Amino acid sequence: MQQKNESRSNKARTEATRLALISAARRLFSEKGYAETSTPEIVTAAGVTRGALYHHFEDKLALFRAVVRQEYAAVADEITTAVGEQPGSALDALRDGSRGYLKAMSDKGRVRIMLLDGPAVLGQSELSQIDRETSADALRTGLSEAMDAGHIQRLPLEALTVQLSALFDRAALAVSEGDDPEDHLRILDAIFAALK
Amino acid sequence: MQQKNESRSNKARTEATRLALISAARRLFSEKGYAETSTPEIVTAAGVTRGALYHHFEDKLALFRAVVRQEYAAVADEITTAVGEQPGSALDALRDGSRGYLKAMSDKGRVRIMLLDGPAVLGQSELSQIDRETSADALRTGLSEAMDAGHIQRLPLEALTVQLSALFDRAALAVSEGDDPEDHLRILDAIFAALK
DNA sequence: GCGGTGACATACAGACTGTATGTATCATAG
DNA sequence: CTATGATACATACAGTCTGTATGTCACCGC
Repeated sequence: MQQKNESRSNKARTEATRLALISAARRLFSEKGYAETSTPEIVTAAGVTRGALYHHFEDKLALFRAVVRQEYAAVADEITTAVGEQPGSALDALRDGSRGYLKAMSDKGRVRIMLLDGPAVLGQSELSQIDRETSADALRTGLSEAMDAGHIQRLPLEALTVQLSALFDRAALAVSEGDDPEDHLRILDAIFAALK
Repeated sequence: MQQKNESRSNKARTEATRLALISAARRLFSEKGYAETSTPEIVTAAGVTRGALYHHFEDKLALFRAVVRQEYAAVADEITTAVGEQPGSALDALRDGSRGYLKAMSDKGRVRIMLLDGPAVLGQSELSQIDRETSADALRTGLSEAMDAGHIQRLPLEALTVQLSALFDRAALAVSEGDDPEDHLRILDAIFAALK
Protein backbone atom coordinates (compact mmCIF):
# COMPACT_ATOMS: atom_id res chain seq x y z
CA MET A 1 0.00 0.00 0.00
CA GLN A 2 3.02 2.23 0.05
CA GLN A 3 3.01 5.05 -2.45
CA LYS A 4 6.03 5.47 -4.64
CA ASN A 5 6.56 9.06 -3.66
CA GLU A 6 5.77 8.53 -0.03
CA SER A 7 8.16 10.44 2.14
CA ARG A 8 10.92 8.35 3.67
CA SER A 9 13.72 9.09 6.03
CA ASN A 10 17.05 9.85 4.43
CA LYS A 11 18.53 6.70 5.88
CA ALA A 12 15.80 4.57 4.35
CA ARG A 13 16.16 6.35 1.01
CA THR A 14 19.86 5.75 0.93
CA GLU A 15 19.47 2.12 1.87
CA ALA A 16 16.84 1.52 -0.79
CA THR A 17 18.82 3.25 -3.52
CA ARG A 18 22.08 1.50 -2.70
CA LEU A 19 20.31 -1.83 -2.62
CA ALA A 20 18.62 -1.23 -5.95
CA LEU A 21 21.91 -0.22 -7.53
CA ILE A 22 23.88 -3.14 -6.16
CA SER A 23 21.15 -5.58 -7.11
CA ALA A 24 20.82 -4.29 -10.65
CA ALA A 25 24.57 -4.10 -11.07
CA ARG A 26 25.05 -7.64 -9.80
CA ARG A 27 22.59 -8.95 -12.35
CA LEU A 28 24.09 -7.06 -15.27
CA PHE A 29 27.71 -7.71 -14.32
CA SER A 30 26.98 -11.38 -13.97
CA GLU A 31 25.25 -11.55 -17.32
CA LYS A 32 27.44 -9.35 -19.49
CA GLY A 33 30.60 -8.72 -17.52
CA TYR A 34 31.97 -5.55 -16.01
CA ALA A 35 33.35 -3.88 -19.12
CA GLU A 36 30.28 -4.53 -21.25
CA THR A 37 27.90 -3.14 -18.66
CA SER A 38 27.38 0.61 -18.82
CA THR A 39 26.28 2.86 -15.99
CA PRO A 40 23.26 4.08 -17.98
CA GLU A 41 22.13 0.47 -18.20
CA ILE A 42 22.61 -0.09 -14.51
CA VAL A 43 20.69 2.94 -13.37
CA THR A 44 17.86 2.23 -15.79
CA ALA A 45 17.54 -1.28 -14.41
CA ALA A 46 17.66 0.08 -10.89
CA GLY A 47 15.09 2.77 -11.62
CA VAL A 48 17.32 5.67 -10.62
CA THR A 49 19.56 8.14 -12.44
CA ARG A 50 23.30 8.29 -12.87
CA GLY A 51 23.33 11.14 -10.41
CA ALA A 52 22.21 8.73 -7.72
CA LEU A 53 24.89 6.24 -8.64
CA TYR A 54 27.68 8.79 -8.50
CA HIS A 55 26.28 10.17 -5.28
CA HIS A 56 26.48 6.83 -3.49
CA PHE A 57 29.57 5.39 -5.17
CA GLU A 58 32.77 7.10 -6.10
CA ASP A 59 32.76 5.53 -9.54
CA LYS A 60 31.72 2.44 -11.46
CA LEU A 61 34.58 0.51 -9.93
CA ALA A 62 33.41 1.23 -6.39
CA LEU A 63 30.01 -0.19 -7.27
CA PHE A 64 31.66 -3.30 -8.64
CA ARG A 65 33.66 -3.59 -5.45
CA ALA A 66 30.47 -3.54 -3.41
CA VAL A 67 29.00 -6.30 -5.56
CA VAL A 68 32.13 -8.43 -5.22
CA ARG A 69 32.22 -8.08 -1.44
CA GLN A 70 28.59 -9.12 -1.25
CA GLU A 71 29.27 -12.23 -3.32
CA TYR A 72 32.28 -13.19 -1.24
CA ALA A 73 30.28 -12.81 1.93
CA ALA A 74 27.45 -14.94 0.55
CA VAL A 75 29.83 -17.70 -0.47
CA ALA A 76 31.59 -17.66 2.89
CA ASP A 77 28.20 -18.06 4.55
CA GLU A 78 27.26 -21.05 2.43
CA ILE A 79 30.57 -22.74 3.13
CA THR A 80 30.30 -22.16 6.85
CA THR A 81 26.90 -23.78 7.03
CA ALA A 82 28.04 -26.64 4.78
CA VAL A 83 31.00 -27.46 6.99
CA GLY A 84 28.85 -27.29 10.11
CA GLU A 85 29.82 -26.61 13.67
CA GLN A 86 31.34 -29.75 15.13
CA PRO A 87 35.03 -29.91 14.21
CA GLY A 88 35.19 -33.52 13.01
CA SER A 89 38.34 -34.50 11.21
CA ALA A 90 40.27 -31.98 9.18
CA LEU A 91 39.81 -34.02 6.03
CA ASP A 92 36.06 -34.17 6.53
CA ALA A 93 35.97 -30.42 6.90
CA LEU A 94 37.96 -30.03 3.70
CA ARG A 95 35.67 -32.39 1.84
CA ASP A 96 32.52 -30.73 3.13
CA GLY A 97 33.96 -27.31 2.48
CA SER A 98 34.92 -28.08 -1.09
CA ARG A 99 31.46 -29.42 -1.81
CA GLY A 100 29.88 -26.39 -0.19
CA TYR A 101 32.07 -24.12 -2.25
CA LEU A 102 31.28 -25.81 -5.54
CA LYS A 103 27.60 -25.66 -4.71
CA ALA A 104 27.82 -21.98 -3.83
CA MET A 105 29.66 -21.36 -7.09
CA SER A 106 27.16 -23.24 -9.21
CA ASP A 107 25.79 -19.83 -10.23
CA LYS A 108 27.58 -19.01 -13.46
CA GLY A 109 27.18 -15.28 -12.93
CA ARG A 110 28.84 -15.54 -9.56
CA VAL A 111 31.78 -17.33 -11.14
CA ARG A 112 32.14 -14.59 -13.67
CA ILE A 113 32.10 -11.83 -11.08
CA MET A 114 34.37 -13.50 -8.54
CA LEU A 115 36.79 -15.45 -10.69
CA LEU A 116 36.96 -13.68 -14.03
CA ASP A 117 36.18 -9.99 -13.77
CA GLY A 118 37.12 -9.67 -10.11
CA PRO A 119 40.84 -10.33 -10.47
CA ALA A 120 41.15 -8.32 -13.67
CA VAL A 121 39.21 -5.29 -12.47
CA LEU A 122 40.21 -5.06 -8.83
CA GLY A 123 43.59 -6.69 -9.11
CA GLN A 124 44.71 -9.91 -7.53
CA SER A 125 46.05 -8.24 -4.41
CA GLU A 126 42.82 -6.49 -3.49
CA LEU A 127 40.80 -9.56 -4.31
CA SER A 128 42.87 -11.89 -2.18
CA GLN A 129 42.58 -9.28 0.55
CA ILE A 130 38.80 -9.57 0.36
CA ASP A 131 39.15 -13.33 0.23
CA ARG A 132 41.29 -13.29 3.33
CA GLU A 133 38.61 -11.37 5.19
CA THR A 134 35.98 -13.96 4.32
CA SER A 135 36.30 -17.55 3.24
CA ALA A 136 40.05 -18.07 2.93
CA ASP A 137 40.51 -17.33 6.58
CA ALA A 138 38.41 -20.32 7.58
CA LEU A 139 40.45 -22.49 5.24
CA ARG A 140 43.76 -21.27 6.61
CA THR A 141 42.85 -21.73 10.27
CA GLY A 142 41.41 -25.14 9.45
CA LEU A 143 44.64 -26.18 7.78
CA SER A 144 46.67 -24.75 10.62
CA GLU A 145 44.76 -26.73 13.22
CA ALA A 146 44.95 -29.85 11.08
CA MET A 147 48.72 -29.47 10.91
CA ASP A 148 49.00 -28.93 14.65
CA ALA A 149 46.90 -32.01 15.26
CA GLY A 150 49.10 -33.94 12.86
CA HIS A 151 46.24 -34.73 10.50
CA ILE A 152 48.10 -33.33 7.53
CA GLN A 153 51.78 -32.83 6.89
CA ARG A 154 53.45 -29.57 7.76
CA LEU A 155 53.84 -27.26 4.77
CA PRO A 156 54.09 -23.50 4.30
CA LEU A 157 50.67 -22.46 5.55
CA GLU A 158 50.14 -19.35 3.48
CA ALA A 159 51.22 -20.95 0.24
CA LEU A 160 49.17 -24.06 0.91
CA THR A 161 46.06 -22.00 1.57
CA VAL A 162 46.58 -20.09 -1.65
CA GLN A 163 47.11 -23.22 -3.69
CA LEU A 164 44.12 -25.07 -2.34
CA SER A 165 41.99 -22.01 -3.02
CA ALA A 166 43.27 -22.17 -6.57
CA LEU A 167 42.07 -25.75 -6.86
CA PHE A 168 38.62 -24.80 -5.64
CA ASP A 169 38.43 -21.83 -7.94
CA ARG A 170 39.50 -23.66 -11.04
CA ALA A 171 37.14 -26.49 -10.28
CA ALA A 172 34.29 -24.01 -9.97
CA LEU A 173 35.31 -22.38 -13.23
CA ALA A 174 35.49 -25.70 -15.05
CA VAL A 175 32.14 -26.80 -13.69
CA SER A 176 30.57 -23.53 -14.79
CA GLU A 177 31.84 -24.33 -18.29
CA GLY A 178 30.10 -27.68 -18.25
CA ASP A 179 32.60 -30.02 -16.60
CA ASP A 180 31.32 -32.78 -14.37
CA PRO A 181 31.57 -31.70 -10.71
CA GLU A 182 32.18 -35.27 -9.60
CA ASP A 183 35.38 -35.55 -11.64
CA HIS A 184 36.77 -32.49 -9.96
CA LEU A 185 35.66 -33.54 -6.52
CA ARG A 186 37.49 -36.81 -6.98
CA ILE A 187 40.70 -34.95 -7.73
CA LEU A 188 40.21 -32.68 -4.76
CA ASP A 189 39.58 -35.61 -2.44
CA ALA A 190 42.64 -37.41 -3.76
CA ILE A 191 44.83 -34.40 -3.12
CA PHE A 192 43.41 -33.84 0.35
CA ALA A 193 43.97 -37.46 1.22
CA ALA A 194 47.50 -37.18 -0.07
CA LEU A 195 48.30 -34.37 2.32
CA LYS A 196 48.02 -36.74 5.25
CA MET B 1 71.62 2.79 -43.09
CA GLN B 2 68.01 2.17 -44.03
CA GLN B 3 65.93 5.22 -44.66
CA LYS B 4 62.60 5.49 -42.93
CA ASN B 5 60.69 6.06 -46.11
CA GLU B 6 62.58 3.55 -48.11
CA SER B 7 60.28 1.57 -50.34
CA ARG B 8 59.42 -1.90 -49.08
CA SER B 9 57.38 -4.75 -50.42
CA ASN B 10 53.82 -4.95 -49.22
CA LYS B 11 54.52 -8.17 -47.39
CA ALA B 12 57.39 -6.64 -45.50
CA ARG B 13 55.33 -3.57 -44.69
CA THR B 14 52.55 -5.67 -43.26
CA GLU B 15 54.94 -7.77 -41.23
CA ALA B 16 56.69 -4.72 -39.81
CA THR B 17 53.44 -2.96 -38.92
CA ARG B 18 51.87 -6.00 -37.29
CA LEU B 19 55.00 -6.61 -35.30
CA ALA B 20 55.21 -3.01 -34.14
CA LEU B 21 51.56 -3.06 -33.09
CA ILE B 22 51.79 -6.35 -31.23
CA SER B 23 54.99 -5.33 -29.54
CA ALA B 24 53.68 -1.94 -28.42
CA ALA B 25 50.38 -3.47 -27.33
CA ARG B 26 52.14 -6.16 -25.35
CA ARG B 27 54.12 -3.59 -23.44
CA LEU B 28 51.16 -1.36 -22.68
CA PHE B 29 48.76 -4.19 -21.85
CA SER B 30 51.30 -5.68 -19.50
CA GLU B 31 51.92 -2.37 -17.77
CA LYS B 32 48.42 -0.92 -17.51
CA GLY B 33 46.05 -3.72 -18.37
CA TYR B 34 43.73 -4.15 -21.32
CA ALA B 35 40.93 -1.82 -20.30
CA GLU B 36 43.20 1.05 -19.31
CA THR B 37 45.15 0.93 -22.56
CA SER B 38 43.61 2.92 -25.40
CA THR B 39 44.15 2.33 -29.08
CA PRO B 40 45.48 5.89 -29.60
CA GLU B 41 48.16 5.07 -27.03
CA ILE B 42 49.06 1.84 -28.74
CA VAL B 43 49.41 3.28 -32.21
CA THR B 44 51.44 6.21 -30.94
CA ALA B 45 53.83 3.83 -29.23
CA ALA B 46 54.00 1.73 -32.36
CA GLY B 47 54.56 4.76 -34.58
CA VAL B 48 51.54 4.14 -36.78
CA THR B 49 47.95 5.41 -36.94
CA ARG B 50 44.69 3.89 -35.82
CA GLY B 51 43.91 3.28 -39.44
CA ALA B 52 46.77 0.80 -39.60
CA LEU B 53 45.57 -0.95 -36.48
CA TYR B 54 42.03 -1.39 -37.76
CA HIS B 55 43.35 -2.45 -41.11
CA HIS B 56 45.35 -5.33 -39.67
CA PHE B 57 43.10 -6.30 -36.77
CA GLU B 58 39.36 -6.52 -36.63
CA ASP B 59 39.23 -4.63 -33.37
CA LYS B 60 41.12 -3.98 -30.16
CA LEU B 61 40.14 -7.40 -28.89
CA ALA B 62 41.70 -9.14 -31.89
CA LEU B 63 44.96 -7.36 -31.18
CA PHE B 64 44.80 -8.53 -27.58
CA ARG B 65 44.14 -12.05 -28.78
CA ALA B 66 47.30 -11.93 -30.89
CA VAL B 67 49.31 -10.76 -27.90
CA VAL B 68 47.91 -13.51 -25.70
CA ARG B 69 48.65 -16.23 -28.24
CA GLN B 70 52.22 -14.99 -28.54
CA GLU B 71 52.68 -15.13 -24.77
CA TYR B 72 51.25 -18.62 -24.52
CA ALA B 73 53.55 -19.81 -27.27
CA ALA B 74 56.56 -18.26 -25.58
CA VAL B 75 55.73 -19.89 -22.25
CA ALA B 76 55.17 -23.26 -23.88
CA ASP B 77 58.58 -22.97 -25.49
CA GLU B 78 60.31 -22.20 -22.21
CA ILE B 79 58.64 -25.12 -20.49
CA THR B 80 59.55 -27.51 -23.26
CA THR B 81 63.21 -26.62 -23.06
CA ALA B 82 63.12 -26.74 -19.26
CA VAL B 83 61.69 -30.24 -19.21
CA GLY B 84 64.21 -31.41 -21.77
CA GLU B 85 64.02 -34.26 -24.21
CA GLN B 86 64.75 -37.46 -22.35
CA PRO B 87 61.56 -38.74 -20.73
CA GLY B 88 62.89 -39.53 -17.26
CA SER B 89 60.32 -40.19 -14.57
CA ALA B 90 56.91 -38.55 -14.72
CA LEU B 91 57.52 -36.85 -11.42
CA ASP B 92 60.79 -35.40 -12.59
CA ALA B 93 59.07 -34.00 -15.63
CA LEU B 94 56.39 -32.45 -13.46
CA ARG B 95 58.96 -30.92 -11.17
CA ASP B 96 61.06 -29.56 -14.02
CA GLY B 97 57.98 -28.33 -15.79
CA SER B 98 56.64 -26.49 -12.79
CA ARG B 99 59.98 -24.79 -12.27
CA GLY B 100 60.16 -23.87 -15.92
CA TYR B 101 56.67 -22.47 -15.80
CA LEU B 102 57.30 -20.35 -12.73
CA LYS B 103 60.46 -19.03 -14.32
CA ALA B 104 58.66 -18.21 -17.55
CA MET B 105 55.98 -16.45 -15.54
CA SER B 106 58.41 -14.40 -13.50
CA ASP B 107 57.54 -11.49 -15.78
CA LYS B 108 54.78 -9.62 -13.96
CA GLY B 109 53.36 -8.20 -17.16
CA ARG B 110 53.03 -11.67 -18.61
CA VAL B 111 51.13 -12.77 -15.54
CA ARG B 112 48.77 -9.87 -15.94
CA ILE B 113 48.09 -10.60 -19.60
CA MET B 114 47.75 -14.36 -19.30
CA LEU B 115 46.18 -14.82 -15.89
CA LEU B 116 44.27 -11.66 -15.13
CA ASP B 117 43.11 -9.88 -18.26
CA GLY B 118 43.13 -12.94 -20.46
CA PRO B 119 40.33 -14.86 -18.81
CA ALA B 120 38.21 -11.76 -18.26
CA VAL B 121 38.60 -10.35 -21.78
CA LEU B 122 38.62 -13.49 -23.90
CA GLY B 123 36.58 -15.69 -21.62
CA GLN B 124 37.71 -18.81 -19.88
CA SER B 125 36.59 -21.10 -22.68
CA GLU B 126 38.60 -19.41 -25.40
CA LEU B 127 41.60 -19.09 -23.14
CA SER B 128 41.63 -22.73 -22.15
CA GLN B 129 41.29 -23.49 -25.84
CA ILE B 130 44.50 -21.57 -26.49
CA ASP B 131 46.07 -23.26 -23.50
CA ARG B 132 45.10 -26.64 -24.87
CA GLU B 133 46.84 -25.84 -28.13
CA THR B 134 50.07 -24.98 -26.37
CA SER B 135 51.33 -25.88 -22.92
CA ALA B 136 48.44 -27.75 -21.37
CA ASP B 137 48.65 -30.39 -24.02
CA ALA B 138 52.15 -31.36 -22.96
CA LEU B 139 50.94 -31.60 -19.38
CA ARG B 140 47.99 -33.76 -20.27
CA THR B 141 49.93 -36.23 -22.39
CA GLY B 142 52.61 -36.37 -19.71
CA LEU B 143 50.05 -37.20 -17.07
CA SER B 144 48.41 -39.73 -19.33
CA GLU B 145 51.68 -41.56 -19.94
CA ALA B 146 52.52 -41.41 -16.26
CA MET B 147 49.20 -43.03 -15.45
CA ASP B 148 49.69 -45.73 -18.06
CA ALA B 149 53.13 -46.47 -16.68
CA GLY B 150 51.66 -46.63 -13.19
CA HIS B 151 53.77 -43.74 -11.92
CA ILE B 152 50.75 -41.87 -10.66
CA GLN B 153 47.33 -43.05 -9.67
CA ARG B 154 44.52 -43.15 -12.20
CA LEU B 155 42.26 -40.10 -12.01
CA PRO B 156 40.01 -38.27 -14.47
CA LEU B 157 42.63 -37.00 -16.90
CA GLU B 158 40.93 -33.87 -18.11
CA ALA B 159 40.01 -32.68 -14.64
CA LEU B 160 43.45 -33.49 -13.27
CA THR B 161 45.13 -31.50 -16.02
CA VAL B 162 42.88 -28.54 -15.35
CA GLN B 163 43.48 -28.65 -11.62
CA LEU B 164 47.24 -28.94 -11.87
CA SER B 165 47.25 -26.03 -14.28
CA ALA B 166 45.36 -24.10 -11.67
CA LEU B 167 48.07 -24.81 -9.13
CA PHE B 168 50.75 -23.55 -11.49
CA ASP B 169 48.79 -20.47 -12.37
CA ARG B 170 48.01 -19.48 -8.82
CA ALA B 171 51.58 -20.07 -7.79
CA ALA B 172 52.75 -17.78 -10.58
CA LEU B 173 50.23 -15.18 -9.54
CA ALA B 174 51.27 -15.34 -5.91
CA VAL B 175 54.94 -15.13 -6.79
CA SER B 176 54.28 -12.12 -8.98
CA GLU B 177 52.72 -10.49 -5.93
CA GLY B 178 55.86 -11.09 -3.90
CA ASP B 179 55.42 -14.58 -2.49
CA ASP B 180 58.45 -16.79 -2.14
CA PRO B 181 58.67 -19.19 -5.10
CA GLU B 182 60.28 -21.87 -2.95
CA ASP B 183 57.26 -22.06 -0.67
CA HIS B 184 54.99 -22.70 -3.60
CA LEU B 185 57.35 -25.17 -5.21
CA ARG B 186 57.39 -27.16 -1.98
CA ILE B 187 53.61 -27.41 -2.08
CA LEU B 188 53.65 -28.42 -5.71
CA ASP B 189 56.26 -31.08 -5.12
CA ALA B 190 54.34 -32.42 -2.15
CA ILE B 191 51.17 -32.72 -4.21
CA PHE B 192 52.97 -34.33 -7.13
CA ALA B 193 54.60 -36.85 -4.82
CA ALA B 194 51.22 -37.58 -3.29
CA LEU B 195 49.76 -38.54 -6.63
CA LYS B 196 51.95 -41.62 -6.73
C1' DG C 1 52.23 1.80 -67.95
C1' DC C 2 47.89 0.65 -66.16
C1' DG C 3 43.90 -1.19 -63.77
C1' DG C 4 43.33 -3.25 -59.39
C1' DT C 5 44.29 -4.31 -54.81
C1' DG C 6 46.43 -3.75 -50.46
C1' DA C 7 48.07 -0.51 -46.84
C1' DC C 8 47.26 2.77 -44.75
C1' DA C 9 45.52 8.09 -43.13
C1' DT C 10 41.71 11.09 -41.91
C1' DA C 11 37.14 12.33 -40.61
C1' DC C 12 33.11 11.23 -38.27
C1' DA C 13 29.21 9.25 -35.42
C1' DG C 14 27.79 7.28 -31.31
C1' DA C 15 28.53 5.96 -26.60
C1' DC C 16 30.46 6.19 -22.21
C1' DT C 17 32.66 8.07 -17.91
C1' DG C 18 33.18 11.39 -14.47
C1' DT C 19 32.25 16.15 -12.94
C1' DA C 20 29.97 20.39 -12.16
C1' DT C 21 25.96 22.54 -11.08
C1' DG C 22 21.18 23.04 -9.87
C1' DT C 23 17.08 21.57 -7.02
C1' DA C 24 14.04 19.41 -3.82
C1' DT C 25 13.60 16.95 0.40
C1' DC C 26 14.96 15.86 5.05
C1' DA C 27 17.12 17.09 9.60
C1' DT C 28 17.77 20.24 13.26
C1' DA C 29 18.85 24.40 16.09
C1' DG C 30 16.49 28.03 18.10
C1' DC D 1 7.36 26.35 13.67
C1' DT D 2 10.75 28.24 10.85
C1' DA D 3 15.25 29.27 9.13
C1' DT D 4 19.44 27.08 7.86
C1' DG D 5 22.21 23.67 6.54
C1' DA D 6 22.93 19.02 4.90
C1' DT D 7 21.61 15.14 2.16
C1' DA D 8 19.95 12.93 -1.98
C1' DC D 9 19.52 13.23 -5.90
C1' DA D 10 18.67 15.17 -11.32
C1' DT D 11 20.56 17.44 -15.37
C1' DA D 12 23.98 19.30 -18.31
C1' DC D 13 28.47 19.15 -19.99
C1' DA D 14 33.43 18.15 -21.30
C1' DG D 15 36.63 14.91 -22.65
C1' DT D 16 37.85 10.43 -24.38
C1' DC D 17 37.28 6.20 -26.62
C1' DT D 18 35.78 2.75 -30.15
C1' DG D 19 34.59 1.38 -34.64
C1' DT D 20 33.38 2.78 -39.37
C1' DA D 21 33.34 5.18 -43.60
C1' DT D 22 35.83 7.35 -46.93
C1' DG D 23 39.81 9.02 -49.34
C1' DT D 24 44.73 8.52 -50.98
C1' DC D 25 48.94 6.56 -52.46
C1' DA D 26 52.19 2.91 -53.24
C1' DC D 27 52.88 -1.75 -54.80
C1' DC D 28 51.70 -5.64 -57.94
C1' DG D 29 50.58 -8.45 -61.92
C1' DC D 30 49.64 -8.23 -66.63
